[in-house]
Amino acid sequence: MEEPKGLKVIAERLNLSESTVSRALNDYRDISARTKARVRDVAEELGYEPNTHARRLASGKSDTIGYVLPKQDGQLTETFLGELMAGMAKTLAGCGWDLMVLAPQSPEDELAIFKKIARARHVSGLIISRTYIDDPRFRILQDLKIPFVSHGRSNESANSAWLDVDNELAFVEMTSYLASLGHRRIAHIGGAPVYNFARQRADGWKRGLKDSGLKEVAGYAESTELSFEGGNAAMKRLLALDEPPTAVCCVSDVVAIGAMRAIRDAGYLPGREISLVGYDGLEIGSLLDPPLTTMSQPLQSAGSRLAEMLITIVEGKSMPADNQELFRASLVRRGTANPPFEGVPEGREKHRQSINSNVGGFES
Amino acid sequence: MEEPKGLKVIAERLNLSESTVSRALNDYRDISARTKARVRDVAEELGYEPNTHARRLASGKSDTIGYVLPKQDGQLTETFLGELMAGMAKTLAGCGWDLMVLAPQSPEDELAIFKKIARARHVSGLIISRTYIDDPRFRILQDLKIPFVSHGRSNESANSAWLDVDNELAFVEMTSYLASLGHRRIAHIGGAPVYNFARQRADGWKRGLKDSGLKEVAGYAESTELSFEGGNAAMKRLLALDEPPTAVCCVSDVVAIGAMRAIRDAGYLPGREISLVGYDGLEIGSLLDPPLTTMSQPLQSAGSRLAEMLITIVEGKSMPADNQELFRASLVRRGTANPPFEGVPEGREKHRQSINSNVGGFES
DNA sequence: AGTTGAACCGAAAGCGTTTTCGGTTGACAC
DNA sequence: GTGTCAACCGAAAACGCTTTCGGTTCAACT
Repeated sequence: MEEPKGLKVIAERLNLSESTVSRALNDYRDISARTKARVRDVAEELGYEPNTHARRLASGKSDTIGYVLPKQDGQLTETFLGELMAGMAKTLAGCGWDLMVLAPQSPEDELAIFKKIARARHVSGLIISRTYIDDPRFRILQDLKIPFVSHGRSNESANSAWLDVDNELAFVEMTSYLASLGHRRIAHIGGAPVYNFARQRADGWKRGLKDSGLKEVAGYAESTELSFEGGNAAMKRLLALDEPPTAVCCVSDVVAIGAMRAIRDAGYLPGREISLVGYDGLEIGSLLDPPLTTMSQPLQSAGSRLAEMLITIVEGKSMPADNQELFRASLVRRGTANPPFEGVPEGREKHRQSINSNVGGFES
Repeated sequence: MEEPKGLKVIAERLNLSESTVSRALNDYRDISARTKARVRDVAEELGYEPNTHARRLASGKSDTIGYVLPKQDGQLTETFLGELMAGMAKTLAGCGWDLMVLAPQSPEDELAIFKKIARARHVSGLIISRTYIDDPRFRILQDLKIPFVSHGRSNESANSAWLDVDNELAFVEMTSYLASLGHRRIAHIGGAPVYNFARQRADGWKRGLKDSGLKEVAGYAESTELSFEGGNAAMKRLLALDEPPTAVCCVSDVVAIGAMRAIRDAGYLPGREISLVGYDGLEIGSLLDPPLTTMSQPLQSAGSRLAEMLITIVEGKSMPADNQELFRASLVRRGTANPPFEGVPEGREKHRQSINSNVGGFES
């Protein structure tokens, strides 16, 4: 009943030493092929599974990386977590590594966790996300000599490893797309400038304007919090301008949805009098009326790649600074980005019908 | 520079033995308070952090629990993952435990993972979610003697630990609420009957009908896949009945949103001619027109509680069957559940205006 | 004065691997 | 035959902690 596990049993059974068995299992090259095969067979038969703790203690490696959950500052986080983590866990498992989740309750708590990891070393690398423009974590982790890769860049990320979406390019494309539709007055509703991605997206919008030979109109660069209400308020301000924009690049889908509401409240129809494009590729955006045009990014593969990068760094096979990668977002054309509205201002029913015939919103 | 860590240093510094230091740190009661204090001080000063692997190897405990990611079968999963995991990680961290993420790629893969855990024992307990009515995992985990608790019940969960939302009660309440508004013809759009929660919700709807003295009309029990299209198709079928319902209980918000669309496509207005209530409490539902009435459940606390339960079970302080808890969902009143439509069928513009004045949808 | 028994602490045996360092073969050349 | 070099394998020392089992000490009872 109480079958004693371990290398020992399998060694005794084959009249070999434990060390030989260990090396056979780990494919050392000073073990004959025949012995390896015999060992493997018995191991298989016995259902042997090495003791993780013993192995890690002896080898000094932990084969574990940690993912730091972004501080729960809203509903936004939830969207990408699942896919990102699935991507990470998948590739990690492929290498026999484990994925551990860290959920700091506060910045101080986060620091404490980092310090603990630096000393206990039971986690050999970290993946962080939601980076700020000035993100103290980069320096902290470097000082503590904890290998890490960030999902998103920062001012501090010049010589650390990161994987990011080319937010700037995405917004250049977004802006150019709107320009190519004929828009000349293109505004931007951005996020709080502490987030690095918010800055990048704003930069992309500016560059997109320039590329299309457009100039940045005063008051067209809005900034707001990443929420429905934020988008709503920002759009209201844009609408109150002497010459409101005919198109708006929004920093996120949620913000865009808030903006849509403001547009409607003002008596216009999103995608008609005022076009807009969101960012995130939320599924739910396709259910709106009209469905929200947006840009989406790959998440599973990002998680997967993040894990790969971190592993090579932890194993010393590459330097952090050599692991910097840009992913690309892609435009999802739905219903809220159309050529500028040419017609005379009509009754709203007319708009609705013509819009609906091409995008199929909730209205019938 | 190369300061040797470990109990050793701190023992030498105090002229104590390693074992004494260890016991002092672990608060054994055969160590004097004075010694404990001295040890703790030095430990603090040296920034001592015990080696996790060594500790776990020696003690035979792993202080780690695993969370099995639900198979990525859609967008639904993403919503609750963040909060649930944050809740788990938080309480686990409070006890010094770790949270590991498992992402099985297939049922076979999942089984392999279970088997590995059963042998290697580097994870001492599991949390699973998304349970099926007939869920083989319950028996497998019991056979493998892996402690676990499930987020959601099953036919097999009679003597295992679980935490679930009282889906049935939620739908009883939902149905009664609609009945109290005056509805007599209340239908249900349910989910695929493999999911346990789908069955519970359907049962709740039936009981709610009975409680309100209503009878189940033939054809009112729809079942569909958990998606926008599913809800849309099911609602279409309901609308095609000789006597369509005036209110519908939907198994999820996403399904409800699909149903809303079908209602509109048929020339009616959700919340007016046909009321409906969703389930999940999705934020995004509040942005619809009219905003979706729904039921929401606590997720952070569920994660937290799941972790607590599992810990007591792993530590042998309680039996699995003694850890069965029901959480309660709460109604979120928004715009899609109103008294039955009394007026003569009018032009849709009229409806819209009257509805909008009370719920404030996208329309202006 | 002898006995008892808390109260404290140390020695040492693990825990199950990995890994270094030799040691034993046999083949092959000289 | 002696020497040499691979090719294989075993002994044993870590790895850093926990935990059992005694062993002192000293106050408090007989």
